[in-house]
Amino acid sequence: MAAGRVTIIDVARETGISVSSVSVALRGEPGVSDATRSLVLAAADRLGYQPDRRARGLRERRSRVVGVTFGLHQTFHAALVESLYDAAAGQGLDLVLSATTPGRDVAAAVDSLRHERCDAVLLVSPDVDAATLAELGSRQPTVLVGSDLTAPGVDTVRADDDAGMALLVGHLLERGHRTISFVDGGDAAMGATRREGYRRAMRAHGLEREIDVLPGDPSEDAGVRAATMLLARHAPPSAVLAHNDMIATGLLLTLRSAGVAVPEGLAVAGYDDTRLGALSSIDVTTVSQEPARLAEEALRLALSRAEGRSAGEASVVVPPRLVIRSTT
Amino acid sequence: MAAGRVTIIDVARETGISVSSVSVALRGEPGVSDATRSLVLAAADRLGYQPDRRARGLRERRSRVVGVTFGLHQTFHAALVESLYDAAAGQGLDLVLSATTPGRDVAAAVDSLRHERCDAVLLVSPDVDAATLAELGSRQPTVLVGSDLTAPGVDTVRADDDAGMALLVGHLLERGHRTISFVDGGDAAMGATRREGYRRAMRAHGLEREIDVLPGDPSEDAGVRAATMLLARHAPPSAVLAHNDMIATGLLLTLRSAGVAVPEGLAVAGYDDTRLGALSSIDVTTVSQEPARLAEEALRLALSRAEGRSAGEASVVVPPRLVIRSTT
DNA sequence: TTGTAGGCGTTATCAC
DNA sequence: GTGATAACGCCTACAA
Repeated sequence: MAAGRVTIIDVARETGISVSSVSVALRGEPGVSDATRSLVLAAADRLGYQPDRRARGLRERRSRVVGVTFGLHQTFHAALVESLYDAAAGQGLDLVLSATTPGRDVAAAVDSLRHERCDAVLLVSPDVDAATLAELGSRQPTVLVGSDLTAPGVDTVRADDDAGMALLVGHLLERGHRTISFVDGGDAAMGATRREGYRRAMRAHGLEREIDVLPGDPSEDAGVRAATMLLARHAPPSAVLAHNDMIATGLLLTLRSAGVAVPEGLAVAGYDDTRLGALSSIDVTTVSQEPARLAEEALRLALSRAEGRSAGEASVVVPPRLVIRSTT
Repeated sequence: MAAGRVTIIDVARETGISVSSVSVALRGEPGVSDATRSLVLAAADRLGYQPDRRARGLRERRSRVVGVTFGLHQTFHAALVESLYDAAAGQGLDLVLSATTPGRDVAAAVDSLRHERCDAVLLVSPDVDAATLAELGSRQPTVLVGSDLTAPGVDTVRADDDAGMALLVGHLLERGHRTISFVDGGDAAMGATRREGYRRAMRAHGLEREIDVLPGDPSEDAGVRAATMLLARHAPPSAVLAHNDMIATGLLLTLRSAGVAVPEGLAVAGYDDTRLGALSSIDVTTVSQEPARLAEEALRLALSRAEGRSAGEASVVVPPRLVIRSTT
């Protein structure tokens, strides 16, 4: 009960050993006898001692904590955060999360992290303009994940979405589709890149005249709206690509409840390879951004920038992977 | 660029005013002349000064930060966290998030928060046993949200799921249903309560013999499996309640693709009133736990416990709200 | 191997 | 109204 107020001094008093020796013993550093160390460790455990990260960070001038902003309702962000936890554990780092919501923008999320004095901040596909990004990135080591924005001093890690769209278009062509529409992600992160990737891939196959971009945003509702539009057409396409899996899910649900067979009547593909799309009742063809890889690279860049080992801006681009499922 | 390393000392030097006066001026406390204050504020802004929360917390022995653990892939948790942000902003608090994932359990998430020395920790529908909860709750002020577990010194805020199930059963009875099955949530938070709430409501209407609990867990796939079982029956029920909206979604998708009309052939209802269930292509009848209300109560309890104004365990139960949509 | 003396950035106390 | 000073909990010298 009284724990959380246990300090290193309590451990020292309990063992009769000096504070500095306790500190050394606790951190597993050499410079203390085995007997002393086990004594200290036992006492710390008994007392429920947890080092105060604030005090440690204050003194060490670094916290080994990386802040992460992400969209609370974005399934891909969740996947990336999960990978970040895995990668962080492997590098002895801890993560602190700050979410963006419809009522809390990236700047607010980053501000909260700034107060916390993280060593670095990771922005997962943030919904910001270039000017804001530059402003945010100027205040602390910052790495952008899953976005192709750039700002001075801000590193970027992202998947090659241009290649990803080419994979999808190629796959659909192999399946015999030629009329392939695209549901847009609006001004979401990577929105323009995926849209242009789709256009480029279509042109590369001589399908310039079939290019068809439906308006949207990164939400299931956008998929629902797009499906409704398609159903109202007298000459719908034979396949639809979506900016992400959430949109694809909205598409699928609406199409199926309208009695359209997928993929026979209309093929559908998403993007991001999220849990949502992998559900057996969705099971949508998609492209993986390889979040584990993105997470690892992002933390690596964040650390080297935090330690001042970076100059200019690094940009890591990870190759995507096609995930074929039942909707194509 | 160099910001984030701007300290109160820099502001003092810049203005030629003492550190203590700068501190007072910055916090808007009385005890400093208006001229001094505006001088300080201007300099702080110019330098991009942000107080270091670690140092402040160290000194003040409280951080005005509340830690929150939540399931990264649970849609209801996301809704609750969003409400928590709103409520926290209203109370001058900041939130620090620590997620649980398949590879990171509640204990790990709480540990991370403990290092951070939050004033209190909120556990959103944690997946823990009573012993672990008691252990976690003994270390710092802890409030449980959306769970009916109990532990010494741990406050609880939750919706009245027993009443919620009664609302749903009552609603279905009004619609003329008598054979109402229930798809279980397994050992998820509130799993037992909802199952028993269903049973109790059925018994209250003399429908004890119609009680029918299908096994499940809080996932869409559980809904898919349950629907498959129902479809194989020669005497299926006329309505199905699900432990949550995700299960209900799995049910709906499977039923519809099997050609069952909803609600005519089979009525379906979920629980939690999540974004997923609100989609126009799902549009499932459900029960809201009133997350805004839960969030407010949770923070209130967290604060009073952090300030030592609590004794024993508080338990706040919020009345649920029926949300009728097209599936019933 | 162990103990002592700063100092990290802040705020509270107490002089002036 | 203003400014020195100590203390929060910890770690890194440096001294014993």
